[in-house]
Amino acid sequence: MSRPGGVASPLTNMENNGHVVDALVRALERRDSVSERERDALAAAVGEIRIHPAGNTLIRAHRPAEASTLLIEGMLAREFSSAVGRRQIVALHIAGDFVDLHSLLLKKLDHDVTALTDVKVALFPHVALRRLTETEPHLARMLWLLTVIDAAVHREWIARTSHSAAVKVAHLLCEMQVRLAIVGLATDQGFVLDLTQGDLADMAGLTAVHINRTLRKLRESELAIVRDGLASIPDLQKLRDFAGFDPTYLYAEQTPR
Amino acid sequence: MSRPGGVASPLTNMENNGHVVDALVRALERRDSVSERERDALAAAVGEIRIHPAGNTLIRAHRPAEASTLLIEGMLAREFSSAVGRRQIVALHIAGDFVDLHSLLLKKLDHDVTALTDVKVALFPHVALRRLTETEPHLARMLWLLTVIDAAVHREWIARTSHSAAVKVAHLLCEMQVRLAIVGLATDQGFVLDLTQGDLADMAGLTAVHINRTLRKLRESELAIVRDGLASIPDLQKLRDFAGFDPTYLYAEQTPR
DNA sequence: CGCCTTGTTGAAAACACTCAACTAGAGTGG
DNA sequence: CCACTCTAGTTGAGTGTTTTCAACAAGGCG
Repeated sequence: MSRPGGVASPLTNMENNGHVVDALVRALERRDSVSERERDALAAAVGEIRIHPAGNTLIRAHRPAEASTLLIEGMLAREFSSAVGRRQIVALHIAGDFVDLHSLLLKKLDHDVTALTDVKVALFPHVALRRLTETEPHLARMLWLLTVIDAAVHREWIARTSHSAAVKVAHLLCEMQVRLAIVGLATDQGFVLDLTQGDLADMAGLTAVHINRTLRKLRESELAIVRDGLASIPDLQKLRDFAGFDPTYLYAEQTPR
Repeated sequence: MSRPGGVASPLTNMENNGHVVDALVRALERRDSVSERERDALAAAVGEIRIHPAGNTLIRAHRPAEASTLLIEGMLAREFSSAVGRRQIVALHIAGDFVDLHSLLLKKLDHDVTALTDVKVALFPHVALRRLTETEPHLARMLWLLTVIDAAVHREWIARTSHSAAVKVAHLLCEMQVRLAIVGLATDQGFVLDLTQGDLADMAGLTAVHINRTLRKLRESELAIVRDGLASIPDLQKLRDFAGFDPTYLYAEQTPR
C-alpha cells in the first residue's frame, strides 16, 4: 500500500464480521457491559469493509452521509481543510473508534475524514444503525455515550491549547497511550506511532518545524522518544506529571472483564 | 443580585413550567420539529428552578451528577480550573442551552460549570430525563442531537486556536451572534455581552491584556465594538469574512415555523 | 473614603513562526 | 547502476506575536 494517490479497495462482505467489531467491543466494555446479543447485533449491522491508503480523504465535509465509519486498523484524522490557512486536525482516531457516529444525527459532517496511515474501516449504513438504536435501547445509550466521550476529548484538546508546545505534545502522547492501551495497542513503555511530524503539528496547532524542536526537547529531557514510527516512554508517570495529564476524561476506568 | 459570593436561591416549583423550556424548544425547532406532547413532556420533567449570582460554581467536576441543567437566563461557562495554570473555558452557554446533558450518560463531569453573569437555571433530574428518553424516542434523538451539536462547537473552538488573536475573537463573536439570534437575543447589529475581558480571554485562550489590545484593534478596524456590556457589529458580513466564519457547524439552518 | 475589580497602556521578554538550507532515505526511470 | 526527484526530518537565523510585569484610571460597593 503506497503513500500518494491510490483508491479505496472494497472487500467482500461474505465472511463473518465478528472480528471487525472486536476493538469496538473492547472499548465499550471499558465503559459498560456488552451482551452477546448486542455484540452480534453490531456485527450484523456492518456493511462494506474498505481499505484506504494513507493520505486518502474518506469523507468530505458538507456531503450527505449515509453510513458511519468504524476504524478497524490504522489511524485517521478529522480535519478542517479551510481554503486559506493551514490544515487543523480536530480529532485523531484509532482502531475501535466510531469515527463519524455523529453523522447519524447530523446527516452531514462539518469536517473531512482522512487517513493518516493505511487504514481498514467498516461502514455501518445509517438505516441499519438507526434500526439498531430502536431495537437495542441499551446499545443505543452506549453509542450516545461514545459521542459524548468524543466531546470530552474535544474539550481536552481545547484546554490543551493554552499550554506550551512541550506540554501540548506530551499531553497528546499521554492521551494516545491510554486510548491505544484500551484496545491493546500500547504498553506503559510506548506504542507504534506512524505519523509524520507534520501530522503531529496539525494536531497540536503548531508548525512542523516547531514540533521537531519540541520532540527533540522531550527526547533530551527523557520524557518521550518519538522516532522512526515509534513513541517510547521511559517513565509514564514522569511524562504525565509534566503534561498535567489526568486520564479520567476518557471515562475508561472500568477494568475489562 | 450582586457579583461576588452569594448562594443559589431555590424557587418554588408550583407554577407552570411551560415558559421555562421556551428557549430550548425554540433551539430544537431550528433542527427538527417538536410536537405539543414533546414540549409538555419536557416541561413536566423540570425539577427545581434556581438562581445563581455571577461567579458561582454550579457544578464541580468529578462529583456524581444527578440532574442536568437547562440555562434559562444569563450566560455560564464550562471550564477547567486546573490547579496550576490559568483557567480555560471550554464552552460558553446561553439561554436555551442544555449545559450538561452529557452528564446523563457520563454520571460525572470532567469540568466545572460556573456562572459568568447572574443566571436562572432549571434542573432536570436524571431519573425524569431517563424516563423521557424511553417513552419519547424522537425526543431522545433530539437530545442526542444536542450533545452532538455541542461537540461540533467544540471542534470549531479547537480549529480556532490556530488563528491570530483578532480572528479568534472575531470568530467567537460571530458564533455568539448566531447562537443568541436563534433564541431571539441578538440581531445582525449586535447583542448584550455582559462578560469581562478576562472571561473572553479564558475562552479565546489569550491573556486579558491581549484581549484588551485585540478588542481595540477590532474597534479601530470597525469590525466589532465591544464595550460597556454590549457587542455592536457595524457590518456582520464584513466581520464574518474577516473571521472566516461559516455558521453551518451550528446546524441551525432550518427556519423556525 | 478606601478597597476591590475591571479596563487600559507601555516596555521588555518569551515563545512560536517564517524562511532557508541541508541531510537522509525511498522510489523512479534512464 | 546511477542520477533524479520526492518526502520527511533537522538545524540556524531573523521576525512577529503574545505574554509578562508594571503602573495607573474609572467605577461600584461597603
